Amino acid sequence: MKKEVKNKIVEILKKEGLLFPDIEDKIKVEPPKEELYGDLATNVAFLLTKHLKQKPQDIALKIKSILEKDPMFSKVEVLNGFINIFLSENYYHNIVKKAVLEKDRFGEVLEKNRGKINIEYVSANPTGPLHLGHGRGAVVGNLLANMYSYIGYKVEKEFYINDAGNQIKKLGQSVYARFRQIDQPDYPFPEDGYHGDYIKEIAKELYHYEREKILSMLSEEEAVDFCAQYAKNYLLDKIKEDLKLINVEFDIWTSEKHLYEHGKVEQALNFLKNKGLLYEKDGALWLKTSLYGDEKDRVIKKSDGTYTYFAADIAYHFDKYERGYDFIINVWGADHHGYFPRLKAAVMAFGVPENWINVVFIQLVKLFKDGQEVKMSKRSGDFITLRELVEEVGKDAVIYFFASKDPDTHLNFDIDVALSKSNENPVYYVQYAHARISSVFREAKERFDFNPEEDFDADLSLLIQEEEKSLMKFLSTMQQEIEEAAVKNQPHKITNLTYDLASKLHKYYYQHKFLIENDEKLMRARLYLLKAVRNALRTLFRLMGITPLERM
RNA sequence: GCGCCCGUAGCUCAGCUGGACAGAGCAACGGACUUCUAAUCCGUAGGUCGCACGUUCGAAUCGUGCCGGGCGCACCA
Repeated sequence: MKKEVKNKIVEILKKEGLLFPDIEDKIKVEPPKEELYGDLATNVAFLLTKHLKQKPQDIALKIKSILEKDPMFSKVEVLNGFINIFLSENYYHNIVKKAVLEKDRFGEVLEKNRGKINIEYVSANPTGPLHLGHGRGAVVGNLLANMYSYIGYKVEKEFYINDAGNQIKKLGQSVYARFRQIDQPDYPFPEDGYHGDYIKEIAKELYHYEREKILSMLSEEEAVDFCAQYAKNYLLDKIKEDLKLINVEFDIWTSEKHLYEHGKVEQALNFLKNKGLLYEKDGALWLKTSLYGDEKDRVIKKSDGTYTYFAADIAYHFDKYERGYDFIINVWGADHHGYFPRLKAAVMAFGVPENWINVVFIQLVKLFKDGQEVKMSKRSGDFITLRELVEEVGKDAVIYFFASKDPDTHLNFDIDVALSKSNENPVYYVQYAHARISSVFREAKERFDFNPEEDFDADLSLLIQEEEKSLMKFLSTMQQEIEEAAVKNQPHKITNLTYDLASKLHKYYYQHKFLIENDEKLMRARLYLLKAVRNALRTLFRLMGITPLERM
């Protein structure tokens, strides 16, 4: 819609000989802040002031006189130099019909042929349950994936399992120690081991099912390794369960260990070696990342002969590179931002353009309780898990809360507010909008023997109230808004949109009646609009993974 | 020291590829249920958009410099 109007304006300028080369990209056609200014507004007149040496107002008036002849517009006004455009009724009616037809996929591009992309998120180490920070990453990543899918990409959702490093070893040692402590309480626990109670539970399970096997093992090393693998699988299952709690599922699980076992690391390094990008120094192997914008070269193989984590990550991204994505997005904790330049450099060494790899950084979640910040530490086992939170406040509230802030800003999570289950939580506000519509539909069926859930026609020209126009206007811009939010990696805009739509619905609801005794035509028209609005809400809910409520 | 993020109403945050009076929720105060669910709606009050220069017809938005908070600067993962 915006594009359509912009093109018309560009055409006019061309015809009038006013299309100066520097302004075409600067022409904005946007819905204005205030609805009374119209459906769309443009700033062209300001851009021309310099070239024409005339006041914006005068230029705007000239363009207005041409624009208002177009049947797509019902009215064109000039105010303070802005050109305000009002779209014709017919345009809006078609949008409402579209929303009714497309159900909970209103505006979605159904042919996913815009490209193939990969979004990797969460990727928590399988050494403990998911905590709040992971929850935020999970919600943001999932929402992004759904948004890109909505606008026509084929999206693969991926979880990278860090199961080859020291943490896994430490995990094994911790579990093994707890295992031994069952018979021998003074068995030493590793100093930097994982202290959470879940370690004891895993040990108990092992004691119950695998006691003989472990005790008969020849070396402690073997036993620790066995415990590590067992614990890893146990915790990965838990992680999957936890993610399911907030409607997050992955298409691909990639194991770091498998990358090594399948020679992926060698393969990737060979590729770089053949390009002449590796060299030896001080007994270690280095990659020339500084050629691609990193501040210095990085070690890939340590002087003791083992690979760095970076090497595995290169192999991992080489694998993604070979899978042929148009671009990839990694959702990372902000504490990793210093790591991005070197990974980007390595990836560019494969030969992809700079914008092939994108990272969305998630700032840390700070937890507050009783007005005090709660320090969370995985090592001490002292933290609130995602599961605990979901059980307390509900899935939808957790999703909505994590999705509602710009990922790249710090998030203060006040447990007391979240646990209060009160209307302080905005998710109730949007849910209520949906439930209200469903409630009206139930009443319509009961009192008027008219079921809006089934297909029906309506005369939309009867929708002339302010609130109705406001809703129709929202519907006409929703798709474009989602498109822009996706492309800019701004998932929190979805919650803003949802809130906005709910607010318009609540105002409408308060101001007007839908079940009208003696005017069936009007009733049908309003119910029809409600149905369109409900579909739009469902579409937004679906992106977030929130379940629409039929009643509250 | 260098790099990234943040600093907007008492609190939590939107707005930031420059544009029409700086917005919302919560908290405060005052109204609206014989009406399809008042988990709602309407109104009042509350702001030198961290500070200072600069660019511009126009700056919360862009640039530079400060101040304050967080994070990161490994042959760790």
